[in-house]
Amino acid sequence: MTRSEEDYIKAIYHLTEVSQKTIATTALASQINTKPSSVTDMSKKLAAKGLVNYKKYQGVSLTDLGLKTALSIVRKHRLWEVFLVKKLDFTWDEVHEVAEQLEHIKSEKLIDKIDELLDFPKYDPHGDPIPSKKGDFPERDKQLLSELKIGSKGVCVGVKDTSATFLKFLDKNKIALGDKVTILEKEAFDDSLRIKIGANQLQISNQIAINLYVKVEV
Amino acid sequence: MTRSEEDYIKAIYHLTEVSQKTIATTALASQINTKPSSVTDMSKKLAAKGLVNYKKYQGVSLTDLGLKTALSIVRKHRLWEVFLVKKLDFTWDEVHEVAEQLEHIKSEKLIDKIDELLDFPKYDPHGDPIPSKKGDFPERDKQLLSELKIGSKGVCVGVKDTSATFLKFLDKNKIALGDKVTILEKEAFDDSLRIKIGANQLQISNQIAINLYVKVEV
DNA sequence: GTCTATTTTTAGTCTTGTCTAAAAATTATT
DNA sequence: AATAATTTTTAGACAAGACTAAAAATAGAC
Repeated sequence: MTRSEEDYIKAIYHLTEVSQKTIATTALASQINTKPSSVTDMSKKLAAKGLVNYKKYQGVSLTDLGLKTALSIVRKHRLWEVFLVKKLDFTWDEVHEVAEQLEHIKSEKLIDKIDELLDFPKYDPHGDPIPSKKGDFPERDKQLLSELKIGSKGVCVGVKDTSATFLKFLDKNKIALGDKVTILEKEAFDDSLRIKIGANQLQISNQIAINLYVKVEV
Repeated sequence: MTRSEEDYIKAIYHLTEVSQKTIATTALASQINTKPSSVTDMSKKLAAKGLVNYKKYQGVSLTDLGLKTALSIVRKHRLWEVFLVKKLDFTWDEVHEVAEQLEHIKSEKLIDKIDELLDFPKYDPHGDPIPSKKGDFPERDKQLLSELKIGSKGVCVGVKDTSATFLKFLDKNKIALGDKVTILEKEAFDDSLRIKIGANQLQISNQIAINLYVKVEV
């Protein structure tokens, strides 16, 4: 597998996570930052290798083999992210770019040893689950903070937006994964929330609330 | 810099270590496992980028910039090798292939953090010196075991041949870097040596003696 | 159900890095 | 110093991956 092929497979996987069905050529092109014509070329190539199902004008979907490949790449990406944060003191907004390179290193032993060194983590620094070697992974029941009712309590477990901008913004507001939150008040006018987080109280915009995942306490 | 460019620069560096002067097209081609015509093309390209000096029919040599680049790649390669051995329990015959990939990862912060995690090692698992960030590195005064006189003592500090075959052979014979050696006897017939290594005595062939570096005790 | 508008594909071109075969230059031999 | 042998370069081609522009198919609007 070339680097480019891996990038396509991963992109198809991520698009499938949100939209389920087959991925349109244009959608894939914009995800990968390329032109639709290039996507068509690569779709044929990946289909020839048995990694995707592709029929003219009908977009692509991963085959079983393609899915397995995608999960292996995602596993590597997320394990490297954990490594960077836990072992090398990277911040959670710095890891993506480097992991994007490291995920393409070809050595099964390497990634298994990294996994072991990290004591087999289940989630990456953004709260995303890490597929096991076999390809299955722990889905956590989580909701967006914006979906919670007044008075409900939970723990921050993940972010939807993983951009450096958003992550730094959370840092600045002292919001971190693992923090306990309580919804104190909802402002109907702009959907902003007053929350208790740790020991502090904070007013947060809807834009934050729709990008922060929490696990609700029962 | 592309991966291919980096491979060329590194190859030129390694050839320069042994032969000093400019590197012939054919020599570089065989080092890189490619054809002379490809080397000519790349030589022009690297010259245009200011990384090598190239004149038709006269081979290439690294410019100051090229040397700096080469040292940065060698630094990364050797630090990753140490990482693999010290932190992930790779054996010294397994590391080269993976380090060959890892050396191309582009992140200054990453390699500096790896350096720090390893506590700024000076030598890689094969005894080769690791260039500092600035590009200077500690040359150790060392000799081939084959050059020692009878009765002289030393410590194993490096290998010349880094092939997995040789390294595994050393493992099998319980010869490791750091071991103390004494030359007991030299066999004129086949230049084999009887040595004391650690607590054991061993008969070793000339083929081993000319590939093992020792630091002589004064 | 026809006619636009959009999406997708095709056809042809470009770049990077490689190759083969042939030409040119250098080195070695006598 | 001339010729033979070797090395190096050039010229032209190819594969991967991307691009533009144009053609074809699909989807949406009325």
